[in-house]
Formats: sequence, structure tokens, C-alpha cells
Amino acid sequence: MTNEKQFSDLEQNRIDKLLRLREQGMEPYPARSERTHTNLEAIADFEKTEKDENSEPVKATLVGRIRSMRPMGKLVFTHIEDGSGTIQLFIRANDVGVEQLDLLKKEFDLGDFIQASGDLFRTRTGEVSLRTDSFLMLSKAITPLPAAKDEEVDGEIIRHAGLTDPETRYRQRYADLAVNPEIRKIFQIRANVNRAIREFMDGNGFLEVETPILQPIYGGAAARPFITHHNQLKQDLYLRISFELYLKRLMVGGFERVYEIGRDFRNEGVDRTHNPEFTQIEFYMAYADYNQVMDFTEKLLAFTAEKVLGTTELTYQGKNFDFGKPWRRIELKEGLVELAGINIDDFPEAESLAKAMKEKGLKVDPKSPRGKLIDDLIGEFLEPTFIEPTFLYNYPRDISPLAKNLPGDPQIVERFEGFMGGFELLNAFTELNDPIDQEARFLEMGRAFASDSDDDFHPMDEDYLNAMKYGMPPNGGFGMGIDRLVMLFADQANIREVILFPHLRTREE
RNA sequence: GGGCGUGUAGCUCAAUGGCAGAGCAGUGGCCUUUUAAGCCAUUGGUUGAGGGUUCGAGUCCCCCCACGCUCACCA
Repeated sequence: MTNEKQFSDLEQNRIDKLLRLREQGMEPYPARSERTHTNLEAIADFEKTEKDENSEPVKATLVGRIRSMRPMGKLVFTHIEDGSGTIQLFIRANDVGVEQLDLLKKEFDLGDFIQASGDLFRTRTGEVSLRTDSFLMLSKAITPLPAAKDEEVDGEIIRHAGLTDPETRYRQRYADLAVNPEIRKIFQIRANVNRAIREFMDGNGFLEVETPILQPIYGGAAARPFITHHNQLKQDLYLRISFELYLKRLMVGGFERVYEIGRDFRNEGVDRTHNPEFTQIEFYMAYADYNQVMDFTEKLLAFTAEKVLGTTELTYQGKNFDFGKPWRRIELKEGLVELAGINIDDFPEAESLAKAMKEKGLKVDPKSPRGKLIDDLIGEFLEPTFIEPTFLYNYPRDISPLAKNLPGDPQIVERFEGFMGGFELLNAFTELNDPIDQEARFLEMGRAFASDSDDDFHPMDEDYLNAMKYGMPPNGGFGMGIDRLVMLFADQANIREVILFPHLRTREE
């Protein structure tokens, strides 16, 4: 604030206004404000009394950011916006005096916060407005907000030349939110989703817990971690990639139903369904298997939809869904026969399966284990077709090291994933609680990925095995991406739209 | 990381290799029921950064940066 060169001409202009306001005795950043009604309360109060001819005029002191200003000589119309909505101020020289009106016209700008007092009435065109008899500056904006003008045509708001550049919108989300009120609705939905899920979980006897984000060993998913360092302990730590192994330690500890809602961090590619940090809910339910978790999932999503949207039906990217109906359930092997034309039972080895996939024109990594190839087939042939809510169940063992075997088939585990809108929304399984088998799985994974790359995908978590050796009740576990769920409820195609401050590369200079 | 695309005034966008423009915002006026208010006048540019070709580059070439879409990666 000391170097004047950091202000543009437009900003310097407003700083001059700010100084003039102060000279004339109006503090541009007063410590206190008053308000008797929110804007929408004021309109509602007025409409209540309007029908009664004997009622006194409704007096109000309102606050908000100036969103439009239409000066017409000795009369100014402005719209101000507070958290509840917008209302029109009707400010006349007759009511506030010529000097005050000049002050308003000369020193107040779009983006400033104003406080106005007066009484409510209806203008000739029928809009409830505040006939202002006094006003104050509450906060002077120095940088002009990106100019946006709204036009209402048949109840629909058309925005002219607002802020649309995605880079600016994400980098300066504050400006995006300030100028595009509908963006704020997405985050209202997000908050409502979280609240609904908590309400459902709490109502079903789950305990909400918090487990470490900084972990000495990461696990519970196949993802590369972010690494950080604790100075005093002289120890590298990982930001968690899942909550799974800690939450299941709590099963050992005697909690029968636990859940956590929090942030996971995965050091991987960014695209429209992946952000490096994202929010998950995981829960673990003792004495349940994956079939019960499937049923529970349907109830959870139906409840959440009802709470957030007021109905179980929703529209996503032009398609309609109903969370009130049971999800499609497709057995993985059968789904692949049907949609990929490959019966994986015919290809018991990675080599033969890879060959069959190449014949279908797929690119195949020669080092991939069989389970990875099957996962590739899912991504290629199944996932994009799963627009309707769909459970895909019975996954290959070698890509599911924490899931329990399906009795009678050593290659298959009791695991399902939930898809919707063409992307994966959730993942769940009957949890492996046999410590001997678990250790074998860790070793298998270590071998499977040892040749894969320099990345150490699956560090052995000895302490987790120790916990399991004390005895873990049979349980079903579940993880779901909250961001992706919010995408569905807010009808957004890109995960960044549902994250307030999505990560962008830092700009040089 | 690969491919394709974008980057011009505060915002949204124009400009065959030939004077860098418009609308809105801003500034100065007029205007006492407007709502994309209107009318008159007017300011505002290192065309993302750097290099090259050319008499002349926003435009063509090279390199870099950022963003978008997409592919790869992501159990």
C-alpha cells in the first residue's frame, strides 16, 4: 500500500474517491454497521403489510454491495445485494438532499458496500424498493469488480459480459463468487450434502472420528502420495491417500460403526474428475458384508438427495435419475462379457488376456498384472456406459488387497464400485480381517509392483497387521468422493466447479 | 508428459501481414419512477514473455509461460 505504482488508473481513481469521502466526514471503512432486515426479509415484511391500508410504512435499514447504479439527474436507482438477495434503493434529492445525492453519484461505485435507511414502497413498475432518506459507506471497493449486467427476460437472468475466463474465475474465486451469485449456490449445495450425510450416518449409529492426515506410512489406495517433512522429528511424513487403515484399526478397538469425512491427497494427474486434494467419506460397519453395504448405500444417497434437493430425482448433464429406485447391479464378469465381449474366465493369465485385448484394438501395458488389465477393460467398456446409478460387483483379487475373498472363488473378492454419470463415485467391500491373508496380500502387491516402476506403491504397514492380529470383527467398508457427489447434485461437469479454491499452477513473476 | 486450442483495454470480444477497435465499466456533462436506463463527449494498450522473418507482425516462424479440451497416468 506504500507504492502508488501498484494501483492501476481505475484503482487510483477510487482511492481518490475514498480520500474525498473521508474529507467530507464519511468514513469509507467504518467499524460498525446496522441492519434491521436482510433484503429479502424487508421485501417479505413489506408485502405482508401492503394489503392492509391502515398499516404503518415499513421502516428498514439495509446493507449490501452495490451491484447496479442508474443515476437519473436528481434521482438514483441502485440494486444492492446482501447474503439474502438483492433489493432496489430509490434515492432522491428530495429525500436525502442534493449534496448527499452528489456524494453518492460521485464517490460511490459498483462493488462498494452501502448502508441505507428509509421506508419501503413499490415503484411505478411494481418493484419493492427502499425510499432512502440516509445512507453510509460501509466499505469502499478499490478494485472494480468485473462488470456484469443482468437482464431479466421472462424470469430468466441473462448476464452480459460477466466474469467467464476460467483461469481468472479459479485464481480469483472471490471475484467469481462476488460477481456470479449462482456459483455461491454450488457451495450451499455442498454444505447441505455434508450435513445430510452426517445426519444419516449419525442417525444410523455411526461415530464420526478424525484420523491422522500426516502419516508415517500411507496406504488404503493405490496412489502416489505427497511427501512432507517434520523438522523436529527429522522424519518424512506422507499426506494420507485414504483413511482406510486407520478407520479399520478402530474396528479392532471396539467401535462398531465409524465414519470420517475429510481430505485425501493424491499426487497424480488433474482432470475434470480429479483434484490433488479431494474430500471423501469413508465408513466401516461391523458385522456387515458388501451386500448390506450396497443396500445401505442406496438408502444413504436417497436420503441425501431428499434432504439436499427435496426429491430423490435429479438431472445431471441433461439426463434424469432417481435415487429412490434401486441401482442397477452388474456382476463384473458378466458385464465384461456383455459390453466388452470378453469372458475373463477364458484368459486365466495376464499374457493371454493382454493378447485378447490387443486384438480388440486396446493399448496394453505388457507389465500389467491380470487384475490391472481387467480394470483397464472396466474403464474402457463399462465405466463410460454407466450413466444410470450402477453397482459393479465382484472384483479381481489382485487389484483389491484389502478386500475379502468371495467364498469358492480365490480370484474374486467381495468388492463393488458405484458409478453414475459415467464416472466412479464410490468403492466398497467386505473388509479383509484375516491377518495371515492380509500379510500375503501385501507381499503379493509388493511383488506385482516391484518391477513396475520406481514408485513404491504399497509399503507394508506392519502396525496395521498388528492391529488385525488382535482380532477385527467382520465388517463392510465404504468410500465415496464428496466432490463428485456434489458434481451430481449441482449438475457440474468439472470437479473444479465444486471446489472453492482448486489448485492451479503458480504463476511466475 | 503427448496432441489440439486459447491468451488483444478492468470485463466480454473484434481486427487479409498495412493507422489496434467495439460494447460494457471508468471520466466530464444532461436527465426526478429506472432496471443491460437513455443521450452527448471522452480517457484507457509492453496485443502473455522473449527472440526471429519482413519495408512493415496482434497476425508468419522459434522458444518459454499460463489456461482450456483431450489422451496418458490414476486398483
